[in-house]
Amino acid sequence: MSAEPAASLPAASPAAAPLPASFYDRPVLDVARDLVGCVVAHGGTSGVIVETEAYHDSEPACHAFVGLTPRTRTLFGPPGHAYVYRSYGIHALLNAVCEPEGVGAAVLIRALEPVAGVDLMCARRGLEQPHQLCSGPGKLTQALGVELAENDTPLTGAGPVAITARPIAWRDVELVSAPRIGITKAVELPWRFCARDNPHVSRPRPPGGMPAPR
DNA sequence: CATGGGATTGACT
DNA sequence: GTCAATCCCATGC
Repeated sequence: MSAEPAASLPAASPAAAPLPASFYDRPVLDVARDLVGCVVAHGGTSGVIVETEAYHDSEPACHAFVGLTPRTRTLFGPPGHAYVYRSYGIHALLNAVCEPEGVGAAVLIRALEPVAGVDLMCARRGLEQPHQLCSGPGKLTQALGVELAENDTPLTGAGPVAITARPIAWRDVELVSAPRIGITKAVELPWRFCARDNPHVSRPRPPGGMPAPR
């Protein structure tokens, strides 16, 4: 994989139009890296993505590895939709479906830096410390108010969840890659991407020294 | 139809 | 460090 200038990505605009489906219709590793710094909004709150993980049906940690089932239908659907599922019976986890329809791939959104509606986030989480509001995949869906009903809704403007391009200040965010968290298969793949030295990244924090290869 | 395992979190030893 | 909560669904009988 070669370096790609951030300028080739959709530019942040004052209108803050959601990223188009073509943004997600690419290799899931590219989308996972490019989504860091972008902004997720739902239910009167928003935050900058500071941590992602990539999942692809070619590796066993991905839900889509088992093929097309009722559970994985969204993953194999068109790119640019939300894949929301219940984890450990308690938490809703938010993913962005990637790659062409028929390929089961998605980016798990694992942590945000809160931007808008922080009071609302605090109320939903029952907390007041900003660093604990969105520092994990289950925490951020609770803070944003994302639920299972949002599964398979478009992220590209017509649905309740929207993702917009990197604000100017995040255009050249430095990334660190690391192994994915909480999985038991394909644990060696460094498919976790974090904004370097960002305090809102979930535990365990990756070391900040090495930039993510590309 | 019964069973088992999670892409987690928070409380507790 | 350990561990329970709690629900969806894949798998196997």
